[in-house]
Amino acid sequence: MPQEKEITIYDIARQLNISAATVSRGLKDHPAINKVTKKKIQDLAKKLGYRSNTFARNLRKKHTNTIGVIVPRLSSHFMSNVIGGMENIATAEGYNLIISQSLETSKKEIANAATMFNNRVDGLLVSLSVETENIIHFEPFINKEIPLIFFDRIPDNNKCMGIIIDNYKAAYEVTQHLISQGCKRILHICGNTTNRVYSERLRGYKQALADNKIVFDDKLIIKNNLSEQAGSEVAEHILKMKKRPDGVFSANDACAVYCMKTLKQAGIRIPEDIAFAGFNNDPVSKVVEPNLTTVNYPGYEMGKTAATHLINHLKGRSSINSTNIIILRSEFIIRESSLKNNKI
Amino acid sequence: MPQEKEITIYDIARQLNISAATVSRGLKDHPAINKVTKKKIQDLAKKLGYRSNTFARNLRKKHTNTIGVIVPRLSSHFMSNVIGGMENIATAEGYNLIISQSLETSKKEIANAATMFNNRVDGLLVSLSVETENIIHFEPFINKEIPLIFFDRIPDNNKCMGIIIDNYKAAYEVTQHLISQGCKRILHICGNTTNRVYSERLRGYKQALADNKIVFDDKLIIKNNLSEQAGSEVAEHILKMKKRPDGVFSANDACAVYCMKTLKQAGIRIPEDIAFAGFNNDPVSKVVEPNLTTVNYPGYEMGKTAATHLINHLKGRSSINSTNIIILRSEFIIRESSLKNNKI
DNA sequence: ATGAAAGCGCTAACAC
DNA sequence: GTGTTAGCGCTTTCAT
Repeated sequence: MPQEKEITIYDIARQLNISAATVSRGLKDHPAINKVTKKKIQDLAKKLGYRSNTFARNLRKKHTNTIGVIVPRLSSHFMSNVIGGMENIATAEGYNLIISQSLETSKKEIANAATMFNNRVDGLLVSLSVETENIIHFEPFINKEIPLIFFDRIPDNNKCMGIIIDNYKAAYEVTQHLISQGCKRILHICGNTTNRVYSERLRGYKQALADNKIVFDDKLIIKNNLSEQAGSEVAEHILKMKKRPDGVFSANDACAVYCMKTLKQAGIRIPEDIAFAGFNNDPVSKVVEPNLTTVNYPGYEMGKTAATHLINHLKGRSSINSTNIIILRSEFIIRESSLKNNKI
Repeated sequence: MPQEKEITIYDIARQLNISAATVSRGLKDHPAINKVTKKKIQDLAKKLGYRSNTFARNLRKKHTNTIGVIVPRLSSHFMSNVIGGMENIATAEGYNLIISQSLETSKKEIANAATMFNNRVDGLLVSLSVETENIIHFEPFINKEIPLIFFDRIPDNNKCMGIIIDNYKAAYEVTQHLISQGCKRILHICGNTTNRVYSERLRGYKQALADNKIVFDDKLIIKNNLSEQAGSEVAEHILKMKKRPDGVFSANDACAVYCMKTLKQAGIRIPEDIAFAGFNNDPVSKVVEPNLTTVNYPGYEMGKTAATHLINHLKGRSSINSTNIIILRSEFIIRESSLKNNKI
């Protein structure tokens, strides 16, 4: 495709009557090269429009300066922020990101992992799909000691580094808040609990109940995919319930918001009849009326943390193997949707 | 880093007592290779865990199977969809995406373009930052005939392919609708009009006014960055106006929504006092009350279209040079925020 | 149908 | 401080 011939270090070497090795060194500020020579090399390189050939270099050095990222979906506020944080660090450190989505299926996740492996990414950052129940498709990376960091949706019991927030604690706090607002029957909408993120939130919910001597009722647990549509369906379900809940804690905001919408249309008052809390601090949480109480999920921070640790490991500045889990601070945000008392 | 030694075609060749050339051919289903040999090669390759070395291959073939993407920001609903569409096509065609954000600054955009160039992406997909006023930083690509497609935020008067929606027409339609709902003083919030996207919307707005014999009033044009905060500020401004508008057409949904929010708090009724329309069909548009009339921006389609055209060009299936602009269909969505008449 | 051999552009060990 | 040299793993032309 290239029209004009590419300039190589040999072209520069020839014109300067020096060896290619010297050019190679001069270009990368090797200490043992004469300043004058160095300057000459760099000037000519610029003049000729020289650009280093990454393949040749990688072929020699056996690494790619590329980090693979596999996420369930790009299209959430949270994930956009995660990627943003990663991109920030990666660019600054001279790494490129190769991003792919599993679209929440293990099948695509497995295929993506294989692609990343074949593309010889230097390291991999992954957030698991809901479907994923084991991580044998990442074993090639582990065997080859290609560093692998999980974030947000991390696998259970494994020796890879994981970056998460304390979902248990956050959910406990949300539930405790709802209880302190007077809720006695709190419905919890949780995602697929094979996933640690959701099982932890459920655990936090249960513990808060227990600590307040409220009997756990599994009719108040609804598992679905947390989509907008699922939210509306939960509302329909609530409307049909003999004994309705007086509070709803949804494991994400989108689902909470659509549940609220449908309930409001049916004349339910929020928070008076039913108080609401969500999770993620998605933009819609600040738009729905009343504004939704939620947990701010530090996506940007998470992305930065994951990328930083990976790159530090890659550059030998620190090792990933010593750390197991990093827990990032989340932030509980109280808004009107949960304030039955009009005070906190 | 790799622990076990990497398997190369030479290892396979040696074990099978054939030449590396045959292995290379056998691996890629070359027609002139004996079926039996081919099978033997592929079986052994699998058994040994052989993976082709992309660098060596690229070094020879002089391409990377990588497509660069530069966008202002990843974190919008629209852009997530665009990337999703690109990723879909790229993966299917065996290409990888390298993604970077300009964060709306030319400085970062220039740096990103340079990185992409040095990484020798096979092609580039870009949506310009607001700040960008010329595209000389993309000239290296043009000179080297590395295909370059702009989407959404495309430059003026250039010979590169661009993929857009008809912003003029969409804005005309929105404005016409507002007028048909009885609006006589329509305030238009537009982004930076050095950008074609926004100047086109402004043009559509003006033309609709003209066609309805409404005199254009530049006090009703507000230029800002279309952020949430800017939306609230517009509301403050409206509240202070002597002659308030009876309709607002915002160039994006986020800004419209926050403007509505602030106005509602001040007791303005929507759509009765002021009708609203936005642009993008962002998730918040379906959550705000009343639901926001808007224009659905086909992000996923746009991403797919851009990637498809680039890859077709790359694979020689069709050329980019024959096409100049592709206009995708957008969809006008009428919701309650603009229905003064309670009918369309 | 298969092999020999050259070379893609760069790096690094070793020599001077 | 600079040059020589030998690959890195693959593809491809030209032989056979």
